[in-house]
Amino acid sequence: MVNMVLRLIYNGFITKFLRLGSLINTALVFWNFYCIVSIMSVSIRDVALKAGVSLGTVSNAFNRPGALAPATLKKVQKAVAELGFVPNASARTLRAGKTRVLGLVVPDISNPFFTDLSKGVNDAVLAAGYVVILCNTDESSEKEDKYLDVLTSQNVQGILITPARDSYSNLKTITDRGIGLTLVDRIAVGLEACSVGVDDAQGGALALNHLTDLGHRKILLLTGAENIPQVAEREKGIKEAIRKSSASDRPNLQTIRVDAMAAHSAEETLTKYLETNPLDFTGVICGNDLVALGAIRALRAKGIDVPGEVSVIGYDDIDFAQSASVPLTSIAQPKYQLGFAAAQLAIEECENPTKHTHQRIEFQPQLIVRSSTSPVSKKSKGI
Amino acid sequence: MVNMVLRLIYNGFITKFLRLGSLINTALVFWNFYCIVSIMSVSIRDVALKAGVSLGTVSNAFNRPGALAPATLKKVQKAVAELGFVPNASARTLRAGKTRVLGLVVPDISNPFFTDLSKGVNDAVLAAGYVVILCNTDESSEKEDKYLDVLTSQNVQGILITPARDSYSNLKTITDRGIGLTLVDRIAVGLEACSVGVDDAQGGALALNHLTDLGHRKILLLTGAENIPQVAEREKGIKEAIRKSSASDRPNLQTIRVDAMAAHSAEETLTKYLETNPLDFTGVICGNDLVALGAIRALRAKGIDVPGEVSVIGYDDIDFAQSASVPLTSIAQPKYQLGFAAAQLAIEECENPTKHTHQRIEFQPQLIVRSSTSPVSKKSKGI
DNA sequence: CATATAAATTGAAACGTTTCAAGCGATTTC
DNA sequence: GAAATCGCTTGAAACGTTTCAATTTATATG
Repeated sequence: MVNMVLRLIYNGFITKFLRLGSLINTALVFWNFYCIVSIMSVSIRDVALKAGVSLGTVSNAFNRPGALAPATLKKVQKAVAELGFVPNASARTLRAGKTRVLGLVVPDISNPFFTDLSKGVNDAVLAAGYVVILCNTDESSEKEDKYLDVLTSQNVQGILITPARDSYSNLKTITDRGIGLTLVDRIAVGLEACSVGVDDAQGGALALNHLTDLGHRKILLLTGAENIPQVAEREKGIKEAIRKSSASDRPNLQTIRVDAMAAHSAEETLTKYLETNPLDFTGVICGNDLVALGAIRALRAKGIDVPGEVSVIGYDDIDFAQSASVPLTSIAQPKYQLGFAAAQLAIEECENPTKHTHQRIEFQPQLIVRSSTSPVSKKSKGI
Repeated sequence: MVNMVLRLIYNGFITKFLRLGSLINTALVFWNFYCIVSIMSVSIRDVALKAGVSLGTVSNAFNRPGALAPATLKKVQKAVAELGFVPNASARTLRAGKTRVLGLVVPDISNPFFTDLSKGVNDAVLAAGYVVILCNTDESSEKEDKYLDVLTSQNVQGILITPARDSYSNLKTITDRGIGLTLVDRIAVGLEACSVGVDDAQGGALALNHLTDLGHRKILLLTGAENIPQVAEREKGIKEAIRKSSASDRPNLQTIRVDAMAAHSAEETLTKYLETNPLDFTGVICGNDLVALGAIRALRAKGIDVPGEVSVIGYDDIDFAQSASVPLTSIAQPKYQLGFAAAQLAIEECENPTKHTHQRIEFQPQLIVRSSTSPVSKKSKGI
């Protein structure tokens, strides 16, 4: 009630009130009264008025409490508490330019890889008092652009992104705007940005060498579009490993690309391939674990045993890999840590934009052997 | 370059420039020049200037394009594109009082149920020009409270939440603050809020009846804490279904609760149980698919065949259910639609806060039979 | 006690939008 | 041909903060 009266006086309504004659006007004033009380929120002015200090002092009470005389600070805090004042983040942002909001842009949030990664980001970010806006682009560049616009307009201070494609043109706009950029699972080439990643070439090599060690020489690479950077990088690693193998016994590699790095897409693509082609491979290296699951479904549907006839190796080592119909051999990546580290870099840049120097953190992948790969069988030898 | 010069003129620097004498001043101007170009972002003013129209017109171009002459609109759009203008959400919010930001609070983003749900939310929200801040509470009430505070201070217009526990006390604060609230996968009892959910009692009944139809009479319910609303609701449905069955042939139900509704937790709990107890059930109804996967791992580790000796039924029908070691029988929920519908309700409330009436949308669950359940075997009959 | 210095407080000027009363031409109506 | 109407456009005011130069008050110094 005190609050309400204060507002009336503050808004100059009391003068109107004194001049009133008719009941209608009285009713009108009370209607205004009601509106003010129910719709207007408490602002820094109200606090200042109540505490008997100026606007700047209230602001200082929040932003540099040390600069205030202890008595003043106490007065202000009392008023804040009594009025239930919560600073308006928009006004604060508009003036100060700091939002404490980060954007995280990922190509596919259904992929547990990105879920785990996002958990790492969230934990790091929450600890620092920031928030994350999570954007899922479905591997579409258009959606990515749209989300980047949205994030820009939300004045996020930093953007963590796993770009859908290898073109960084839209990202330049971000850094030009002064928004901190951190590439996740990508290397920042020609870009003012930090980056966090895993040695994908090494991961590709691990996968290939595992299969060749098991005796496989006809290998299918079932992966995503060439312009997805880590797809390309792993492919490079695989080819490099092939080149390094002895010329007399060099494995043969063919590549099939799926539309989306998801189970259903992989299943469809491989099924279609098997319908029109003989089984001409004994090992499959998949773009990620979801693709591997789809591949296994397709193979099984054709009556091809995994790993009896064909070995399948995934990538990412998602949680499900061990519960899969055939527990999946995979290349593990430190997903959570990747996200956590990226968020820390991003926050560091936000807190310290001038002194900040861009850096790259690179993790190492690890081969996890389960049941989906086995030595090449006699039955398959003929392939 | 054009843009840069424009800004100089606009800021009145050109007059200063004309009056310059010394080199120092010239340098100063160029320094200012540099600052303006590199730090200031493109504002509605720049667009107005470039398009040769007023501020209001540019604003209208965004907010009521119909009110503009087509030629003017085109001019503005061209300027917007060329300058790469993105409206500043803070300023917009400050003036208009709308943030176009929603919060989504879920207990476990690693659970594909919530991933799919969040996709639905995101799609609905993006279409309406909103953004979502995604918060993952790890089923912890403390984290939930913390996130609700964060969202409040971010001035979100609405919060979509699947509360971790059955206490709604913290949610009352939200509605009191005038923030739209939408309960997801929960019923809003005694709360000013919309809600979207699935008939959980029906889902529980579906699961139980499926097992009893297959002849199972000793049933284990492996689920989460009692104070998780949908856990309780499904339990109610199960018990109701038992009560309805003929007295002579009534199934027996025992319950074990897991700490977290995740695979590893379920595996651990069931393993411990099997170590100290004989196998005294032939069917397991699980709190969700993740729990079911964990349960299957625990059973297999003990050499118990699924579904040969024990049938297992999950809940949610996550994408992975069909790729699981034993393709999972499950109760499907329209996850994506749930999220989509919830977001639509929330947005409707944001757009139309006065006229809005709270409502509940309820979907129906569906039994999906795969391989993890089978008729009770002779071997198991003795149990 | 006067002065210099330090500490605390003030308040006006941004920040980039939206809103809306007012203005301006062009067109229609009498 | 004057008046009324209509369709676009304009620009100042406001939203609630933060910032910072200026001012006041308190404290230390000679």
